[in-house]
Amino acid sequence: MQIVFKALNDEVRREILELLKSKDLSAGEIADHFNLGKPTISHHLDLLRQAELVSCRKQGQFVIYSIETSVMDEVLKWMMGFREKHSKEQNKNIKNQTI
Amino acid sequence: MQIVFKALNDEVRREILELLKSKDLSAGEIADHFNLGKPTISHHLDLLRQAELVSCRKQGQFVIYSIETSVMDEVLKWMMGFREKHSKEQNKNIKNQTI
DNA sequence: TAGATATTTCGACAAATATCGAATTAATAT
DNA sequence: ATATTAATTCGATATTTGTCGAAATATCTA
Repeated sequence: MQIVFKALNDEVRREILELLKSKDLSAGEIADHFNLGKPTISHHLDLLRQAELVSCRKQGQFVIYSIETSVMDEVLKWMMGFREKHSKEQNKNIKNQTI
Repeated sequence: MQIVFKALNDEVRREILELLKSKDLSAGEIADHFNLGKPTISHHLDLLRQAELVSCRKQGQFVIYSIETSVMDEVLKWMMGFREKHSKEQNKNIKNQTI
């Protein structure tokens, strides 16, 4: 859990996840979306991979990254746990919705 | 969003939220659950308050903290956004559940 | 008013983090 | 083979973060 929140605690990494939501991308393609050095992006990708928020496969000289959503489900479950006990007048929007 | 993830990116702060899930607590009561100085806990509570994950009210000499769940809903929504496009064989557990 | 209790603010410091450029590894192409 | 392209690893650095003890603030009580 710690490692997931750590991975999510950075605007660049969250934006990388948004990019990968649409389609898989190579490390270089991801780097092109930011004004940051490639080593920096590589490091961010490493953290995302450690958290298992992304996976990667080698395709020739490229490394293709994909988003992985199962870990997010864990976080979702954890967060939903807070909306059980203490819900008074809140949860009007999400409760009783099917996701 | 940044400030919320920042607040959640700490085991102590997440544990504080767990404590407050059951019932409202004073700053001192919260501090008693940890092997940390009161200034440290006060600082953690400040970050949680900045993220609006908790609120507090003064009751005499005490400061009582409550959990606030509406911000979590925002994060929940953000996270659920990732489970739309890219869902292949994943989301077996949560999808089609009512929360 | 004086003293006790609850909490926060302040100043300092060690550890963690994001970033960079240079060097390295791996694959492709000429 | 050699040069080129893609990506990572390495070493360094500035910033952020968690922690502490001491001091300050606020409230209660005798």
